[in-house]
Amino acid sequence: MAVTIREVAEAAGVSTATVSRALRGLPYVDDATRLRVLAAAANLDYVVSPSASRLASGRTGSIAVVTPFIARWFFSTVLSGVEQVTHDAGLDLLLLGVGDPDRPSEVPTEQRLRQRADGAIIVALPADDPEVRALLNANLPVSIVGSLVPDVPCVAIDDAEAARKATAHLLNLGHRRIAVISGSRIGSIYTTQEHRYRGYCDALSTVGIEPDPTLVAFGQFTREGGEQAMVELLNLTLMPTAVFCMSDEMAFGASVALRRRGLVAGVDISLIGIDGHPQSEVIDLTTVEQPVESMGRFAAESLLAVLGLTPPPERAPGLVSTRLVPRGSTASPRDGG
Amino acid sequence: MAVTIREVAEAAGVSTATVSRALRGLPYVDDATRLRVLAAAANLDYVVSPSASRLASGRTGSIAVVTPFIARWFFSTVLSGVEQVTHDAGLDLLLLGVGDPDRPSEVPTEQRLRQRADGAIIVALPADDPEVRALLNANLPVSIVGSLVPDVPCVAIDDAEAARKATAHLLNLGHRRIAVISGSRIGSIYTTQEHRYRGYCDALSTVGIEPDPTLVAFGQFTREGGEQAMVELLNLTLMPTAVFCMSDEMAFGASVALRRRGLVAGVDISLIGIDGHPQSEVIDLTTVEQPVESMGRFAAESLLAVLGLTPPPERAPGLVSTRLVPRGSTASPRDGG
DNA sequence: ATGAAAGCGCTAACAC
DNA sequence: GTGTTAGCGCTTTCAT
Repeated sequence: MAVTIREVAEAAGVSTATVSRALRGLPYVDDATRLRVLAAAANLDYVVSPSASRLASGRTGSIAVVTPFIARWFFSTVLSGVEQVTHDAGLDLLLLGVGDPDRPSEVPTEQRLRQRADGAIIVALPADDPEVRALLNANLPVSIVGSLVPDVPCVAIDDAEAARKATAHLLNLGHRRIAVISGSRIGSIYTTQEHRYRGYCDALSTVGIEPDPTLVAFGQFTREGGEQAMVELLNLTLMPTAVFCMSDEMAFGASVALRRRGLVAGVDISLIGIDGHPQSEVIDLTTVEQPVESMGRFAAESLLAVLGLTPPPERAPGLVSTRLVPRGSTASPRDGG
Repeated sequence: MAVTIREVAEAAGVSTATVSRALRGLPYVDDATRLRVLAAAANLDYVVSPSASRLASGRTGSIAVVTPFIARWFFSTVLSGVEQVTHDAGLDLLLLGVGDPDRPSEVPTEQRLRQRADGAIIVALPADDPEVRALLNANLPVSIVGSLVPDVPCVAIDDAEAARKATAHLLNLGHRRIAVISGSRIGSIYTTQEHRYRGYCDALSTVGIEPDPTLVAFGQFTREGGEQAMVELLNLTLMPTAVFCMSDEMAFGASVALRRRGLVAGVDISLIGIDGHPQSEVIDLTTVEQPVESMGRFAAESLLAVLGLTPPPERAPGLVSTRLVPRGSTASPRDGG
């Protein structure tokens, strides 16, 4: 079938061991020999058989990205960042979809990964998820995007602070009746929304406002969910003057709900999101931007470092900073709040 | 290290060959034996070593997705569709980024794929791309999304027809001065935009309009590009009354340009896109919808069929249909055209 | 600096 | 139905 190392060895007049060394840039190969090997390999259009190499060495030369929702902006953007790094490092990138409630996996994630990747990047999965726990206990090097787990390389924003920023922005504009659209009910294993809710409450408390349970709606972090949640808020007898959405996508849904009601964001009701989704600029949505693609890149770099493939990245892992991007969707309340 | 097939064999009191057969569901294994093997494997938490299996069998059990822009909606959505299928089929999914002009790959795509995947899905890459040509000649089973190539399983929309639909919609509303925002210059190897330009011209010709070169702008299929292109169109001494954007993302950019100019889509200028991007509903953009996720699923299913892993999909490969979704961004011209 | 040879863990003939 | 065995194509000691 394909060209094997033996044919290259013969063509170069050396042993297979030498070919192996030469091709991988190992030391103790004469320069002249290496050149001859390289030439022979190129000549024969030889490519190392990954399975053979993996079997013999025990390393797979690939890393896996584990994520629940491939098509959503946050995830695909992280993925893109990761891909840049793995590509440059000559590693294979394995994509593992998990946790879609509609298509539960028979096989536990840890097993789906075993022997297939040297390390994994876990994107926006709660650390308390049993699958994630299992992964962390499987002594597979792991890097996490979107939440902070002790003793594991992580990259995430400070969710509470981002939420505080967003809420404070609304407060500064004079809003006092500020609703929040969260993912699912508060008190879940999804730390992201828990922290963001905390930040929201913190900000309110600085001006002496008690969080009002009727001003909390749930949008599942989807556009449709955000729309639905906004409808509920609009049906309140005492409508909020501003809404803090825990993600831009939910804010997009909220803005649709507003339009259907004939209301305009930034005029009738203020709207703010978190993400820095490219579309936020399109609808002129104020948001708290996070550097998603670099987070993916950084997670990958950290993982490579753990694997000993590269020197550790310059920045220390951990929290990356966010930036408030004020736009037209937030303004002072019409009647002074 | 890990549990091997031999340990399972010993635990079950059979040979490794029998374990191999039993675990893969091959025939000629006694039911009782199979059960014993399964139990032993489960007991020992055994997982087949993919490298060993691949090396011995010659099959990799993985398929690759080859794509230029992972983070863009169209690509990540196709990817998500593909992932659903590979996941269900128990195949590994390899992600190969290619053709990013900023990070040219040293290694040709065909080599990056060799021995690593049993088949590949090529997304929105021009068939005339040398890399793609090489892939097609490498007798690696391939399935293509986004363009039609003879003798290869493909799934795509009829680009010319979609463009015709979009343009006809504008014509029906009474527009006569209709601009188009294309990707790059007409006459490239990107068949998608060529076909869409054709459809645009066809539609115009039905009402006796000659395409006007000054009404063609280029947006590189990005939001920023669309914005820039729209700015150029707005600077024309004789502005168009409607603009057909070859993608929703470019239409998003165009809508930003409009807003900055104080113009409103659907009032001052009509705007139509192609894609059915989820955000099109958010900004109330008329569009021609294509079933992107199912296209991904379908491409994957076709590929599995070619690989003999599944019976061929029911629908025949080829063109899938599009649907005009009229929304607020298109309306009759203010002054009857 | 290079070669010989022993696996790595599985699959696939083939024999029984 | 099941076992034996010879590889698959590399990497990696260990010699030299």
